[in-house]
Amino acid sequence: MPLGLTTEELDRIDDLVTVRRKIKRGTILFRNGEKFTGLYAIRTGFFKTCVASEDGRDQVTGFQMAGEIVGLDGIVNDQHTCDAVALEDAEVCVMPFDRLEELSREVTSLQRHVHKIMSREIVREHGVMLLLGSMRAEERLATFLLNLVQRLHARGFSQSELILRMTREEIGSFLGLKLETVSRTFSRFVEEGIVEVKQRHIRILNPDGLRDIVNPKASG
Amino acid sequence: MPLGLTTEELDRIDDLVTVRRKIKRGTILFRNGEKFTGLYAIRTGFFKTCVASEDGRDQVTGFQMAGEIVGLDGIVNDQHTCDAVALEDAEVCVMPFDRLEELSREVTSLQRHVHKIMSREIVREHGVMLLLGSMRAEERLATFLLNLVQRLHARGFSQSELILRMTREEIGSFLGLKLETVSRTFSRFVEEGIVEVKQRHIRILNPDGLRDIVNPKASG
DNA sequence: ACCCATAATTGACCGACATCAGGACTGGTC
DNA sequence: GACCAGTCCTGATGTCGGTCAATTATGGGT
Repeated sequence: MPLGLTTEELDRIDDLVTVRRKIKRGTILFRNGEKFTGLYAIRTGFFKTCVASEDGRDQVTGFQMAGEIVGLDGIVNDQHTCDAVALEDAEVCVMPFDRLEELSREVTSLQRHVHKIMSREIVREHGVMLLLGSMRAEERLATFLLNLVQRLHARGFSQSELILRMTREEIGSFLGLKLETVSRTFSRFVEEGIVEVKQRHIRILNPDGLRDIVNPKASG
Repeated sequence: MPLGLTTEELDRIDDLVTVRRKIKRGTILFRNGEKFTGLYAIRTGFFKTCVASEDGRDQVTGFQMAGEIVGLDGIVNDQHTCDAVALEDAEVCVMPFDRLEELSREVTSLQRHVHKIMSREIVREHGVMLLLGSMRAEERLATFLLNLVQRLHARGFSQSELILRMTREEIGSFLGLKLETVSRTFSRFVEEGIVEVKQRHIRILNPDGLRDIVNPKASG
């Protein structure tokens, strides 16, 4: 957390996150209907969050990695409205929400930080709505890859290589596509020499190619 | 705001919203790129919010009515990332955000309230993602109508009759459909006797019909 | 090394929605 | 009343992605 804090404030924030939890791959951090107790800061690992409609269809609402926060959905009704599932072994910091509120009443910069985290999530979801509402399959997948690799790069990983932690079906659910379409679109990218795909191992050969797909230009 | 507050606290909250702004139909409350200064509580009127991609496509991210809050998108980067446009003459309360933060440091229930508002928006957007990612045209429009009439009913309006404040194109943008599809889907609902449509005047004849469309049942 | 369940790819066909186009209705203005 | 722009409706045709189905990896477990 890049905040200007006194050491005393830092101590108190350390105090906030006493509990850590390890989550095995494939298991659940929290699920729809479960009582909300706090937010989770991901230390390591990779998650998906998904909502379900009454009749069983479900929709991946996001993929989260180290440094990101999950659980914000639970605040409004004191219970979670989506599932958070670890896609690889993970560790999270548990932040009891009442303590977080208490502390953020006293530490202005923490308060601001919490607000920004929530606002960022709202803005991120706006972007997803734009994607789901107006993009074609190629644009969706290109946007997805660019976003993923950018976030990984910000964490010190390669900007051209990544390993997908989710299945084609999960990618498809997130992007509003069927898994076959995801697979086919990957293949098309490969044909065009834009990426290299070996199962979940992706190498981006031509990032500008992806950017052109996302942002169609008049250039021939 | 249904909070348990002392009169002193109430006075201070009154104090927060000194400025009101009137917004003419078709004009903008805030726009993408504009500096963020505060949130807006809608007193009267009806808004849409929309984001735009680089190449001009845009996506309506929501429709807001009296009692709802717009502007949350601006917190994270101190500038708005979407446009808020009045679809009918409107009046909003301006709530300077630093004052709101200040006050919510002192009034616990206000702090909690602000958090819930943001969380509610996140959950709402999850629902929209589910809609955009997994529903067919009929389901989307039925969901939209039910949601709209439910919110209007909560404000004392009819639960069977409503006037759309937005065009078919705006509905389509929100639902990820073209205006022609929206129009055709309305016509299909009319044929099936589920609703009555006279331009923007909608009467819901068979709400269960809509619910069945949203939530397909095995019943014949 | 072998199995087996899971995941991924690919092809053939189909359908829902988009696109393109024409026409009708509405409300405001002169 | 006539005009006009904006909005809405509807038909014909096209296409992108979905569906169904068969085949091929892959990797964890023993």
